[in-house]
Amino acid sequence: MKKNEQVSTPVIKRLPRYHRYLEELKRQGVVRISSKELSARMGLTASQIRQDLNCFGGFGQQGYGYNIEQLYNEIGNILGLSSKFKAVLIGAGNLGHAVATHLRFEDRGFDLIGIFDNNPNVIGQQIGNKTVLDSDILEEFCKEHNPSVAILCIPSEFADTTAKKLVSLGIKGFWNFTQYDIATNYKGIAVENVHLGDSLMTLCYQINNIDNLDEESK
Amino acid sequence: MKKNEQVSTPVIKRLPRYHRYLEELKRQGVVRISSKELSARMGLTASQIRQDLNCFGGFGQQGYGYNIEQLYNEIGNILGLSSKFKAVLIGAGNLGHAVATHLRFEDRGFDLIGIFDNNPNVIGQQIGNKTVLDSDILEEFCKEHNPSVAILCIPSEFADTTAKKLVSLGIKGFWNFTQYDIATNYKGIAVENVHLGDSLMTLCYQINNIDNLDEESK
DNA sequence: TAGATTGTTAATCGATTAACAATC
DNA sequence: TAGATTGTTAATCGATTAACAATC
Repeated sequence: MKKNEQVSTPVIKRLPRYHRYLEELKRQGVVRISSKELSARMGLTASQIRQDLNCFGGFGQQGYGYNIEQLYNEIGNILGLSSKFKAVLIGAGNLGHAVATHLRFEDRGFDLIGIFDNNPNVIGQQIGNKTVLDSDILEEFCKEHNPSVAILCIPSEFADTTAKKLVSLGIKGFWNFTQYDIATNYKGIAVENVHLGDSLMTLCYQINNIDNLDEESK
Repeated sequence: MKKNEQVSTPVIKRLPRYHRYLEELKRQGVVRISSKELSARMGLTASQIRQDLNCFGGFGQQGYGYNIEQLYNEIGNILGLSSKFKAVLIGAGNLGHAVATHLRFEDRGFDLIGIFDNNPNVIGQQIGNKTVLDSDILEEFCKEHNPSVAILCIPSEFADTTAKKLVSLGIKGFWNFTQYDIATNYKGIAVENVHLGDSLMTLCYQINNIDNLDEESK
């Protein structure tokens, strides 16, 4: 299915966005779309869409365009959304709680199997259909259930040691909400750093320089 | 202070990261750092750091490097972190609640002045030192207090109409946590789309293609 | 002064856009 | 068949890296 194993990061980052737009079109009952029309909706060039998709295969048809349902499924396959990667959430404070309840993990390739915290006031609390477990049993839990992903919603100062420990327990990917940068060039470890604080500062810059916004934005 | 008004997005996006690393170095009591050493810590090239900083001015000194405290302050100024942009949070569910309590708005140029929801069970609830207000009075509230930023933690289907309404009420920037893309080329409106779901899907792709990760990552 | 490291210009690399022949 | 639109190659644009003279 994959033409070329070495697809660039900018392309990968656009895939979820394509997926969202196609989902919406599908919901509206639209059957086909051309790269031109999709590009107009998404604010991209038609050329870019075709280039992006052709990293993975030729999903369109000359003179017709793309079948929306098919393309939606193809992109889902490329992203691997039907995976069932076992995930543990570390840190069930406000943010961890929101992450656990807000995201539809099952639709995005994950299965949240455990939530951990070290705060006695939080341990035992119910989040969705899960009970918050004591971080002390995390190691044991990992050895038993072998999760492949950890979601870090802990204070930044614990991120480094926690991540190292989790790697030693077989964790292969991190969804990192702490301030700390988990090294993204780790040997064979996948990392998504969220960095909400950075996003907020970027917004601050933009508002301060709002006069230049029009020219800057594509 | 600004040399060139047209600084590219990739540069801007790196500024908060520089700021974080410098904050940490400052905390550790380090006084000076060369672009070479900082680049090693951050996983960048020294060249890139110097290029980035020189978009805004020459903050270093030949033969010495950069004074950490000074550079930290300069970057804070460039980002405009001492701004006090008034912000309103729309949607006080799990995610909105976490966003309101988790981020240090004051350190990042913002002042959260109001939290709104339309759910009777949530209205009146206390979040930090604020009481959740009824969305019905949002318009009135905006006319009185003139917030410049809105944080959207509402269901995606309301994002479009809510954003349009807020623009008409004078909102100049959005921190958008919904699935909906707020058009980032709006006339003079600053937008940061967070899209946690996209990030999760990207992680899914990475884990599925973990064998190619080493070569791909810089 | 000599050594270090910047600021800045030039070279390279990669990503986006344009063009067009292939084909449904 | 004619028209539309893809897949793909070539051209352009922009961002990153390298190099080095300026200078602390």
